[in-house]
Amino acid sequence: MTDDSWQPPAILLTVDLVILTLKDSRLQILLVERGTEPFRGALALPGGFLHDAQEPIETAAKRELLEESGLDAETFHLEHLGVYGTPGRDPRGRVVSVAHLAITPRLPEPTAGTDAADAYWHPVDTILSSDVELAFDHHRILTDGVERARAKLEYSTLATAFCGPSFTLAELQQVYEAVWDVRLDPRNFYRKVQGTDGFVVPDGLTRKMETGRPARLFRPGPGKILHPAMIRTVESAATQGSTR
Amino acid sequence: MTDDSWQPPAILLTVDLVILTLKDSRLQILLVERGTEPFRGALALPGGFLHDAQEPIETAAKRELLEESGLDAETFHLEHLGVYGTPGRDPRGRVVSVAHLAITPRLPEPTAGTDAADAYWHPVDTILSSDVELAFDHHRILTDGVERARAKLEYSTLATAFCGPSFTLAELQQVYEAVWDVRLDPRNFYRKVQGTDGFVVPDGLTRKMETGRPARLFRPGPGKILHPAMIRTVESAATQGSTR
DNA sequence: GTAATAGTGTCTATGAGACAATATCCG
DNA sequence: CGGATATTGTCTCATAGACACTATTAC
Repeated sequence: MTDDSWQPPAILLTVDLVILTLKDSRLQILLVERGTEPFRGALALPGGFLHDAQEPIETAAKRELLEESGLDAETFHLEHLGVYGTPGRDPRGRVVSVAHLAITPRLPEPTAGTDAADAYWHPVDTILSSDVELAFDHHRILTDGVERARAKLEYSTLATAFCGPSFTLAELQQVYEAVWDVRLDPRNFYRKVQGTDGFVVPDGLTRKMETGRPARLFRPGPGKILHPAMIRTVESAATQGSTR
Repeated sequence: MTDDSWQPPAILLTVDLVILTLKDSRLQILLVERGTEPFRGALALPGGFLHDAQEPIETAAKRELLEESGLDAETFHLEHLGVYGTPGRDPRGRVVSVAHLAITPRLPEPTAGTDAADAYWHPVDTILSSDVELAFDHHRILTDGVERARAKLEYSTLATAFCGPSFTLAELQQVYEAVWDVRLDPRNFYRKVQGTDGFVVPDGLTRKMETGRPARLFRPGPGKILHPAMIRTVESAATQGSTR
């Protein structure tokens, strides 16, 4: 079927990162402005080629995360998102991108003094609903990443990755509300989270609020899977809001 | 940071397939015996290199599926599973594999007269519990694929992909029982499936059984997401069986 | 005290699971 | 009719969601 002279084609491999965080109670994504062709000047996901043929893919992803956002590798959730290799997606040739999803707690402030000084947070809904063109097929990758994050909030403890090492349940609730764009009842949310094995563990401390009773602080629990799962109501926040 | 002479490294890309089906009421996987080095003689997932630099990845996956199993592309569920690119996983150099998960209905009989005449179905539990060494990191890919299938039965209509174009609910139940290794109550299963929007639609016909009342036939419904989801009890079938 | 937010209790509707009962085929 | 399997009905328990209520801070 294949003659002896045939050789497998060589491919260029990139990693791209969908880096999400919660900022101003909104889901936001880190985007960089491209300084080189192709798509010079356009917004793009952080990412780049493997350094060399020996570099593991996950290492490249962590490296890009650090370079482009100045974020320390250990404080992050990082997972494989998908592969985007449609011929023609990159004018430089056959470039296959391994996309990753990263979730980070809210950070001091973006990215001054790093390699990519042009990296900034953008509200996800703004990017997705506006006419802003992202480079390559990054719009699609972003959409997939956000959908992955939404889905994983249901059945995993991913939400805690949006929070710092210690957080109140109200803060955790804000993660769900921002990512899903819904409003939740704080009282039911409280009982639900507490009643789910391994989701969060109290660390004994409390945090003073500007006003009102201080809230207990929690740390991420040992569990990774929520059992039972959080239920994502199909109804949107806009609908719920207008009904009130 | 990067000097002008730097060039991104070239990579070799393969696709590998975890092809699952239901045979003899057991979850089975299609494996081939490798005819060439490396790992000559070992069992491996069907797969291979991209044909050329222009071939889309999904096309390559469908091509391998057809070549190695003789299966027509349209009757299948095929989805991206993951990327396996650890340096050293392939002695031929830096080879990155894009793994896919394929689900097929039970087939006439495997693969006589095709390219890979050495492809056969193997029970998944046998492969996973035995000392059989699969080539490369295919054991890991298989594990991930099975876990993906198990998870997706919960919240998607993937189970129908194991069935033919028309099936009884008892057959659909067997899919869950085999993949999850549990026993389900046919009566509760019946109501559950019927009550879940878009899962199955009756096609009006019935199938005669060897004995007993004929069963209504159903086709896959328009829905892809189960709402509410099927619940996978943590308890194993062995435990349940001994309790009876 | 009031205001504000954290956390608890209680009721109701819905769905899962156990399992009795009925329906429809074969012989 | 009896035997087997499909399909329906009913009951009980667990959990989601609505929402009244109590607790603890700042002022």
